[in-house]
Amino acid sequence: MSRANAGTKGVPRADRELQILRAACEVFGTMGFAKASVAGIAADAGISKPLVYQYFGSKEGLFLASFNYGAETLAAEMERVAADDSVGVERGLHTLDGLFRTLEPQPWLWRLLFDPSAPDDGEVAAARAVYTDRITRLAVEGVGELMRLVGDDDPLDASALTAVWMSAVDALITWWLDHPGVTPTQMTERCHRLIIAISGAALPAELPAEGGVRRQAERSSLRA
Amino acid sequence: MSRANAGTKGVPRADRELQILRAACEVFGTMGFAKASVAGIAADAGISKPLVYQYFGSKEGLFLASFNYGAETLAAEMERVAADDSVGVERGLHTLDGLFRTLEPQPWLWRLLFDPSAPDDGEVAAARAVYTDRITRLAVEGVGELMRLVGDDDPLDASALTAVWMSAVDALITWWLDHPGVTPTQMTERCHRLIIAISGAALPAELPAEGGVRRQAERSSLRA
DNA sequence: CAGGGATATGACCTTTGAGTAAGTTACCTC
DNA sequence: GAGGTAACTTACTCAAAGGTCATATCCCTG
Repeated sequence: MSRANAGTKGVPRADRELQILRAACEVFGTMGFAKASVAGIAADAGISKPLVYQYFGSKEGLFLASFNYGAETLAAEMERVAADDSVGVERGLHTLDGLFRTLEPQPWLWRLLFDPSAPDDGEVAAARAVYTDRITRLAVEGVGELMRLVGDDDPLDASALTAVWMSAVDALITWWLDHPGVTPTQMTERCHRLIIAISGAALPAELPAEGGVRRQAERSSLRA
Repeated sequence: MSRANAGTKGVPRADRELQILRAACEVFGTMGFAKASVAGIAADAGISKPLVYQYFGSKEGLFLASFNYGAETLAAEMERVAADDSVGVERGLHTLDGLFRTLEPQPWLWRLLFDPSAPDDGEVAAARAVYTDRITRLAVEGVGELMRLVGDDDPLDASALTAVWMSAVDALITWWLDHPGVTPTQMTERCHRLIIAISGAALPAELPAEGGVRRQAERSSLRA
């Protein structure tokens, strides 16, 4: 009588796993690994905590499964776009377009990929390394093409621009998440306009000197 | 005899506060609010945990003080640059230059500003709102000038580009943190080249159609 | 229809880290 | 030099969340 609701409900393991995984993706992607609680995910999935542990072993194991699902979905989409023959900025826009469309039904997958609160060791770190490599490779390739186009062959420049590009993608997706109702098509068009705006803004060939005299950062009030 | 090392060491409160604050800024900025432990910060500062609580009240209070210090330092620098008369891309580069120089001695201050694991309510949230407003205002202003320069007057475009710009700043600083030995001056020059590269890459006036047929995201393996 | 295995749970154990109580030492003032 | 106050510590409490245990129900097979 103490374990009142115990006993099987006849749902096969594969179904439950999917059910748990869906809830986990949303919670981990929305709140991040650290703030998410296994009990909360179990509640969202409509089952109890021990079942999660029985099927996924640990919080880390559950996150790993969620991460793998999300990362695979997104990496596959990016590779699909990369296989096309567009180059430079156009390739970048196609990638964004593909991501917007892939993320539309489950936008939180994106956050899963770059969760700073996820454990940085063990299997999770290994999986992240695999997918980061896979995605960074694509970005490096695209940026490399662009740099070749304009005659800049400094490898550190390419590395930095890759970082900027990936971060810009992140920012655009985040902005999109914050503006519900904007369709993927509208977002892609917006990105197109933004690129044109940046390209169009004139820039002096030589940068005027700056940063000579420097104040010491003022000793601001320490307390609130 | 039980409290062997107790008793004052004659260090005045203001000195200790500064000492604790320095350690806190580095730890919070490096590991983030959630992963940081008060005991760890106390150890780094060379004192014991209760003294931290006596002077700062709570972990949140300590973070708030750290945040205010870092945010004030950086906001002041950005406002200083904004007061100059450069516009568009040039203004952006000057802002980056100022940030690189300000962050050189204490790079972790940057991470403090955008810590996703920081509490999102209470005084910390209020302080973040204040500084986010202050900094975003500058970015919006700069982006607005640029958009006017190129004739794009869609306010949502400006909003999105602001997000991209702030994220690009973040990416460049992060990249810089990952490449020790690169001087602020070298970084500013690199940013200059990157802008030129992006501007220089040709772009078709009309975007080729993309995103028609869509595969369903494949049902990838659920487990690791 | 006996029993083994898969599905399921309430109650528990354990660890971690925020926060506190209470005592100790030094200095400063009268 | 008595006593008040500021500086400082050890040793604790407590809550939250990860993880486990013992048990309950169902279904399938011989």
